[in-house]
Amino acid sequence: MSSFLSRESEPDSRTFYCRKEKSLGLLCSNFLELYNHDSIQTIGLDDAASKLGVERRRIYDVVNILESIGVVARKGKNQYSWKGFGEIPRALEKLKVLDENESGGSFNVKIDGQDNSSESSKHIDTKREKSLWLITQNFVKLFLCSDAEIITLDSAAVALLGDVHNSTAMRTKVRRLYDIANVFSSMNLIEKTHHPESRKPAFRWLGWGAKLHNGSTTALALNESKKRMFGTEIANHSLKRMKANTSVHRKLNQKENMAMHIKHECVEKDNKMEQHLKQSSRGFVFGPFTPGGMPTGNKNERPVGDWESLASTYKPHYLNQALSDLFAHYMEAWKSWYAEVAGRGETHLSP
DNA sequence: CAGTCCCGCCAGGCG
DNA sequence: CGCCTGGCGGGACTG
Repeated sequence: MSSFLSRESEPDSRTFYCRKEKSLGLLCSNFLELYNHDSIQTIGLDDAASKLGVERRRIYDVVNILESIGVVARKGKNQYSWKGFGEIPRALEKLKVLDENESGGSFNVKIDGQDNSSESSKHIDTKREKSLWLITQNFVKLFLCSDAEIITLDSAAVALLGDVHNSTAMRTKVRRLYDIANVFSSMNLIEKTHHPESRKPAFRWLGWGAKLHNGSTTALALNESKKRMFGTEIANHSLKRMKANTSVHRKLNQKENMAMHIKHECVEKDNKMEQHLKQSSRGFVFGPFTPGGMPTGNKNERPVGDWESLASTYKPHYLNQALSDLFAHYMEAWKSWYAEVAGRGETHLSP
């Protein structure tokens, strides 16, 4: 449903170029469709490339991302084994636990070899550090291990990078995140949305389970528990959030970076928050925010708390700028969630 | 114009 | 040296 007007100089005469037809996401879908069978055990990269009609380079992209969530596993040169979607929950849980447990754990940023004795491992593995595989896992962790429900790629990039000042690295990181987001979107692991106010493009974690009809609702349960945390110890969560990020790349243990990260995305929101909190004591207007997806609407509804009063209750306690920003961040997540629930209630029965 | 992200160059790694 | 991998970012496409 796009314009056929590609005033592009066709390299060849009658083939219309359509960018979307070549997207990583679509490729991923095709890839999954092609190999999601019980009979499949081995995936040959060449085979995949030719069957899917793409160059091998692209297969690497897809496969690397899929590998990081357990769907496939590298078997050897040119060979991957199909693990299936059933691996996803396991892989996600593993990611979560690993991050919670210890930052010194076995597979965060560096690592690679199992040789932990010779800690002379300097920055050799900057390569590994930047691999799509790792970026993907850390991206997932961002959702699973933080309270953020909606994450912009920019903020994700900052979180995964640490060096906000390096704009080049940022751009590159964001490019990669787009790749990842594409395949995740095609798998319905995440969903593209916007921040209610800023309208900035962002992604919401859906998790595994929303897509399948056979109804495993792991992701929903997980979300549920996430929501519940809003009413409780915020400082505690901020610590957790810090940890999640520092473990993602332990080289920067400065909260300032974190703060800067959060601030980068929330600083103006923070101000808006103040306004909103003042002027809309009730009936907060979120604008035409429509969650969009989920035609099945199988989410569980739960009583909506009053985040505004919650805000006015908690806000004063956090004088620290970083925490304050964090708080704004949480409120944002809460709001979008609230908006979603509210929106669903209203548009419940629309023809 | 800002947001996306395709495409393929080219550098490591390995046999 | 040739082949497999896959980081990287220019710049074309999109809304």
